[in-house]
Amino acid sequence: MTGPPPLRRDAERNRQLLLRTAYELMATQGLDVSYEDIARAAGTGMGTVYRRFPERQDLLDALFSDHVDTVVGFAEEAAEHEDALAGLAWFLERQLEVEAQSRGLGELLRGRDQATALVQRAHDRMTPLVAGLVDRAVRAGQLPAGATPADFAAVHVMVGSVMDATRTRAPGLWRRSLRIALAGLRHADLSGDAPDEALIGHLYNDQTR
Amino acid sequence: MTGPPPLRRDAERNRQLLLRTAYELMATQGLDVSYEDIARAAGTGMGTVYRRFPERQDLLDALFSDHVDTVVGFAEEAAEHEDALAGLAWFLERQLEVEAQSRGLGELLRGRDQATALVQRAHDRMTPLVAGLVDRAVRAGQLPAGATPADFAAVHVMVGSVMDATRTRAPGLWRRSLRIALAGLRHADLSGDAPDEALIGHLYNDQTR
DNA sequence: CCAGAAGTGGAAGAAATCTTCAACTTGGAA
DNA sequence: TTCCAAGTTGAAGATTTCTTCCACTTCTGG
Repeated sequence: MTGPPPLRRDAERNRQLLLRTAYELMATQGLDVSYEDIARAAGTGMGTVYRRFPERQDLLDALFSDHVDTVVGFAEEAAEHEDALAGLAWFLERQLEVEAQSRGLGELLRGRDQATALVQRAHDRMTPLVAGLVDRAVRAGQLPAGATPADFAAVHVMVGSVMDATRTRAPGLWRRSLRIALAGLRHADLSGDAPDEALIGHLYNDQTR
Repeated sequence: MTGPPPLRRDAERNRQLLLRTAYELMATQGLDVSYEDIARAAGTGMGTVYRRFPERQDLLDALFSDHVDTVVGFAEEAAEHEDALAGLAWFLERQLEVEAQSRGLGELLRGRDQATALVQRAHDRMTPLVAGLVDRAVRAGQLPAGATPADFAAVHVMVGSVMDATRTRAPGLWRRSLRIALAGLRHADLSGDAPDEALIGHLYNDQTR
């Protein structure tokens, strides 16, 4: 039951260096940075990256678990909010602000290819919280009848796509799209063709590939 | 001034076969189908694909120019519409319906990597038409003051992103997102931080890569 | 029917990235 | 200080996709 032995001092230093380097590269270039690029930028050999992070998921989890926890914390805080709709809006804005800091993180949270166990667990924790908020907001008449958690997820995906498209040229423009999408959620007719519950997962993670 | 000589009969037949094959592959898999896959599916050699379409853009233009013309036609028809907002909504729905038929076409029209001269020209023709409709709708009080053509483009990108995420699992769900996004465009506060005019191009085509 | 221009096939080289590994270096316990 | 387990390096093989090229085949005009 004893965990793995601690790393040697130099190895731990290298590990931190690699994490910092990879984080910076992925903040601008997204998740698909090659191991060779990371190694070169950190001044180490490729073998070092592979030794420490044999699978790319190991690297992603180590890089982003703090941020993912932060986002889950936002969801928990939002769920406590008196005003359900305000809670939803607050949560979405916080989440998107975090994603705005790092293209890689956005790809991780909204991407359809790279879902790690970490992200899966985060979604599992957040989904019921969001569902509770949406239900409350509908019952309070703040959202139209028929609004579902999948609609909230869709709004997240929608604003995220604008963020991705405008990240370099107009870094703050996503807030305008957020206003559009949230206003739409409040005012759209959502009574018909309610999406399947399970769709939330698919919105974030295309299991067909 | 005489055009290129016509293809030999067998070559023309192969060309058509390649186009049909490539279209079908790209409808489900997107634009990044390898030339080898196309050749194999068509039963020809790779050399034949390269001889006919030396650049990938040659292939894309031959494949999609009809569809792109169709979409431009929709924009022209929408511009004639009495009710400006209804024209915008009608145009967007038509355009998305075409994109729903083919993942490849969606990537071409909304993608940020693959902009060909063809798509560029299409956007150049549609942008003033959309701008006219948006202006009219704002003046008529159908859209909030401050709404811009870039907001309309953002709505397009937003709904398209949901389409991409749900194409296989819930092929019709994008219509629900369209309702959300259009309702948002009507009801959001768009008075502040108007996006740059030139942003429309950037929304569709990230020139930084 | 024939000659030669047009077209075809697919092997092979190029380029990019992933992954492994054997020789070498280093930290730290004794 | 010594020693060796832990750590590092970067070259090299594997993979994948792109692209070229030339020996071979097929059309078509005369």
